[in-house]
Amino acid sequence: MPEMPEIEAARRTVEERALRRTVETVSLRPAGLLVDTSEGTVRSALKDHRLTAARRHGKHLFVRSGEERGRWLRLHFGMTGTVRVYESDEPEPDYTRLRLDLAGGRSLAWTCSRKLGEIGLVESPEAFVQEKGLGPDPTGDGFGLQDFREVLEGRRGTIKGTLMNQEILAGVGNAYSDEALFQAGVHPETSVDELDEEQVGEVWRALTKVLWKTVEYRTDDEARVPGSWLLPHREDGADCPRCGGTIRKARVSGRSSYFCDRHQEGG
DNA sequence: TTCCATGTTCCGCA
DNA sequence: TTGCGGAACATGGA
Repeated sequence: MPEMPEIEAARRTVEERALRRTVETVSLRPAGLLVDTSEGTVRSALKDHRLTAARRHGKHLFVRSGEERGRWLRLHFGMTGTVRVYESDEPEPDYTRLRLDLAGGRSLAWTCSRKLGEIGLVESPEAFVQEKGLGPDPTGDGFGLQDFREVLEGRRGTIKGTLMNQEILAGVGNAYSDEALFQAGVHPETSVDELDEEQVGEVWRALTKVLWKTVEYRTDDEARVPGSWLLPHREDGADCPRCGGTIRKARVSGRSSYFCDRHQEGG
């Protein structure tokens, strides 16, 4: 379920359990997942180096190997990516594409069952973000309501599609854009230029709340969100846990979207 | 068997 | 220029 909260959880796992350890073995089964690099390059960039930093921008996780430039491992989770850190005597997780055995008897595995993820090696997270044209991360330092307003300025597409567009905002995907709009009471098909000031504020507050709360609620890899959220009720015809309306499913900006037919106005 | 999937990209069209 | 729909990618699960 990889959107910002899942990638952030993975980043924290790496930070807390794998950093400052030296990579002893690199096991790579990339099969088409490598982007702009080769198996040998990734292997030599990681082997015998210490993992020294874990960063995130949007849905991309960056892990620095050693202190040199050009040594950031980049992982994109696609639809099914996960990170697991486990004791090396435990079995390797299914669908592991990259496994780092660390000094001290711990292993870090990146898994990806449906191979839509990416493994890369980049100069720096900043350089990658710029080159790729990714938008700002709404949970990044210093990004606030005013920045959010500016990012939406002049846009005419649906609010849902806009929130999910990684070149506009990085990190929001299908599930959490639905959740934020549900909590803000805004219909996903509402055109951005039809949102008034108040609604933009509502969307912003709901979005940041949803993203950070989900990170907070997460224990291991199991998201536990309140029953008052949309997430546990994403089913056509379900009762809205907020107002007694009905949850509807529709295609918005190319994705299955769920929303309440009563309290989400507009569209 | 068929459909669907929390992601991204590319193409054609408005 | 912006944005949308649809197809494609790979593969597991309902």
